[in-house]
Amino acid sequence: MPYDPSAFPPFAVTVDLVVLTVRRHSLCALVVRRGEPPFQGRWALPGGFVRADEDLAAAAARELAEETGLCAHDPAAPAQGKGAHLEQLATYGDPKRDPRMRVVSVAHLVLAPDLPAPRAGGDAYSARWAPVEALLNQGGYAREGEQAAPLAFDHAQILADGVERARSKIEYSSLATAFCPPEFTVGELRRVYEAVWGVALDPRNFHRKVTGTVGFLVPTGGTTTRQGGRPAQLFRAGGAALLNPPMLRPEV
Amino acid sequence: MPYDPSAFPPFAVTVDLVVLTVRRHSLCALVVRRGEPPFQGRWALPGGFVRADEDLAAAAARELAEETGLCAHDPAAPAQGKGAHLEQLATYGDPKRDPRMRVVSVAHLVLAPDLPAPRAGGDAYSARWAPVEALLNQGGYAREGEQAAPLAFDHAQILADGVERARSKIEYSSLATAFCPPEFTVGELRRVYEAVWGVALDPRNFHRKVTGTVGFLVPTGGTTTRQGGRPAQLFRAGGAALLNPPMLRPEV
DNA sequence: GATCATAGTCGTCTCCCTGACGATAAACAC
DNA sequence: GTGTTTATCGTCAGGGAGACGACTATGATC
Repeated sequence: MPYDPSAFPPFAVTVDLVVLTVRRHSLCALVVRRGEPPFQGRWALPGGFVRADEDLAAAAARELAEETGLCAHDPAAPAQGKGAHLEQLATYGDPKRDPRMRVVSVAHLVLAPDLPAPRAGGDAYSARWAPVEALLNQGGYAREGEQAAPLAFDHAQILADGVERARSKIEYSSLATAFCPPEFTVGELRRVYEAVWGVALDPRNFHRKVTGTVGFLVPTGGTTTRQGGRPAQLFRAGGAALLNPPMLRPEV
Repeated sequence: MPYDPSAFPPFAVTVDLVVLTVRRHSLCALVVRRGEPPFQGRWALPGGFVRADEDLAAAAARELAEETGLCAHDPAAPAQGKGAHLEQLATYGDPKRDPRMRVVSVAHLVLAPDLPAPRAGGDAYSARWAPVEALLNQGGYAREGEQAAPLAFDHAQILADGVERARSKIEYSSLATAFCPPEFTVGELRRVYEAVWGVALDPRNFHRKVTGTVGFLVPTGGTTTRQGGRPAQLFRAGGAALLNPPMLRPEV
């Protein structure tokens, strides 16, 4: 197993981001519009090259900050800012995934609370939240008045993997709270589950379940009426990272 | 986001393998002895460079075949050989993880049935099954009569992540059968769970659970008495990939 | 061959969680 | 006030899991 530095082929290494949020009852992902070929004009996941002396998670956090201004919050690191959850998703290295050169991309998954609107990067390309359902549809996604087209590169696959990770992870972890503002009601948390899973949940059973799971939710004492109806208790995310027994995703 | 080919730093990309099996009631990993610096003489996970035109999974399967003669069986691909399960685990890219150069390693997890003994590779370095408990212990692992030392590079972390993946994945998938020969008894499957989780399970409840989960086990009609005691029915793995409800890992 | 040790298999009982509801409470719109 | 919306508490039946008893079928030992 000789490590002759001239014996290995050079690769470009990038990070791509699957940034998910819940807006208006639907799960949305952050996409950017490509300004140059290949796939010019198509939508793609945000991402970029890993720098020579940069850790993978640091590269992902840097790209995230550049795209959204979000301060990523790696659960492994104690750092905490405007609190989006960031974790590594998977790595994609098909030799033909980029037509120009050999690129290995380490995809990361970010779960963020609803943000007003994506901040445009320093360069003037456009960024946008788009419902994942539309992005993953055969035929792809388009803004109003545009031609529908699938995501660039293998980004549809990456997005699908990220969505599936999010869907399964909120079952057995308290990660759904990463989609919520710092203080939220049980109903808001339920609407997160409903949007991510694409199902309707019974409000009474959901309330019993989440308030009965120790460490999941901590009441702040406040109440809010921002959803209309009877005022609801406000909660913060508790310390527990893992839920057990888990939340059960309904069949079908 | 310009893609100037001269603008990205070159990386070496490798695959590292966490190959797990169950031998004599304990969970073991395949390790190889390093013949050169750095970490000369230390144990490490098997692995190697990804070739210029090679997919990541293909590189992992190739390394696996070189080390063990196993034909990996990527669940995504229809290929099937001497059936070890292979899946991507995670990617490790700390700038300082290899003192010589910038190496990004895409770790893969392999679950294999008990094999007689690792085949030495073409080069004459030694390979060996070692209990993961010893490998992960502070102080590291040694054959009899050797100085104990931790695994080379960040391989202890990679191994720990692989073991944790295996432990959690046998909860909700039928992957435990990947540790078994093509035909096995309920007791043998139970001993796999016990070895991977490091717990004792009630044979009666385990039997009820696995035989009652549709699609998990298919009786072959044969019986065996290779474990002693009353003859046991032989089963093959059924088609179901996901178990639900899942197997429950006992607390503590 | 009787006895014992070892494994495998079937049953039973209880507890807890879940899903499917009914019912009540507290805000707002008119 | 009436209706609408959302939140929250209760009740009940069914299913799964843990704890454990009982029985079966082999080989090993005396």
